[in-house]
Amino acid sequence: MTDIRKLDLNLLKAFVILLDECNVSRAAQRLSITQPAMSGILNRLRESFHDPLFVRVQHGMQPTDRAVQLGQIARQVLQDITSMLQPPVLEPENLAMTLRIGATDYVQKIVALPLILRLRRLAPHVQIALLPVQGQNIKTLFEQNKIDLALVSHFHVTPDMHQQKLYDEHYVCAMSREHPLANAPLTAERFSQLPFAMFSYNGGEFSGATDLALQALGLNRKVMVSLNNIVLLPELLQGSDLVAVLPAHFAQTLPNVHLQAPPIDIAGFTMMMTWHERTQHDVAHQWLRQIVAEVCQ
DNA sequence: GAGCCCCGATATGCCGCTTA
DNA sequence: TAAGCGGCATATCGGGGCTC
Repeated sequence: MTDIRKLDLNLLKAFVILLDECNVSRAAQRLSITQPAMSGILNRLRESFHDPLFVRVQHGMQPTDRAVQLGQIARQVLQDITSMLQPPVLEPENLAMTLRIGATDYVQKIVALPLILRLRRLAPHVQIALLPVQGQNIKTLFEQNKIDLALVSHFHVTPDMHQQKLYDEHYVCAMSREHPLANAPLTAERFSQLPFAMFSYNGGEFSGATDLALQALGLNRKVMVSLNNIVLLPELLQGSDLVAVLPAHFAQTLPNVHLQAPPIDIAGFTMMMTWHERTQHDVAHQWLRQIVAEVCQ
């Protein structure tokens, strides 16, 4: 059995040139080495392939049948390797791959939806899988190869992760357009007395950034409904006296909902895109990340 | 850093063909 | 047939890279 570690690319290249020239000296000249060195290469080739490869004839060397057969394979291998070494060319219209995006349902609506619409035009063969990330460790999902890209708030991103800022988010106060307080000025005290609905990404929570801001003022609020998805929220606000403090980008997509600035300072957050080292240098993934960033501008 | 291995260069030998 | 020549093989050495 030939040890492949002993068959390097220089040997294969010399073999092909030997087949072209059928002359050790001329082959040596083409490779800019001496004839004895070329002779040594031929010896190593003979050892690797267990065949004389070339036999001496009156003027030069004649390849054996085995050498001719191996030559066709060697030329193909060298051509394939040359192709491998060319820098990859990205053609979005022909790009066929699956991009798995982890995001909360709110972010799926704000970022993933326009991303999908754009990719349908630019890269129609790219499959998109949207996966919910609610409470899971993003790094674990990357390491388990369950997602390629995550769209999450900066709270979920650590400095050792590849990341890019998408946009800054702030909160607005949302309520039905028929709500008695719509278009009425809100004080912090009045605000805190309203019945609230809130998102709980981890599920079942009744306290969040709004409560921290109220507590700083010595106030508390009453959260009546805790949701962990956005499906019910539009109808909930439209059909009740409930009020919600929502990320502005999302709130602006809700129909028949009155929006106004909250009467207190609520710390916003930064929406980030983060990915694994596995896709850091991949040309297709780099292009897709660029498209994600563009749809967020 | 020492030892080992690989590769290429130089020098030389061998083989086969041509030619006088 | 022997000398000359072209071409390949081999022995030896040195440089560079790798491993321990």
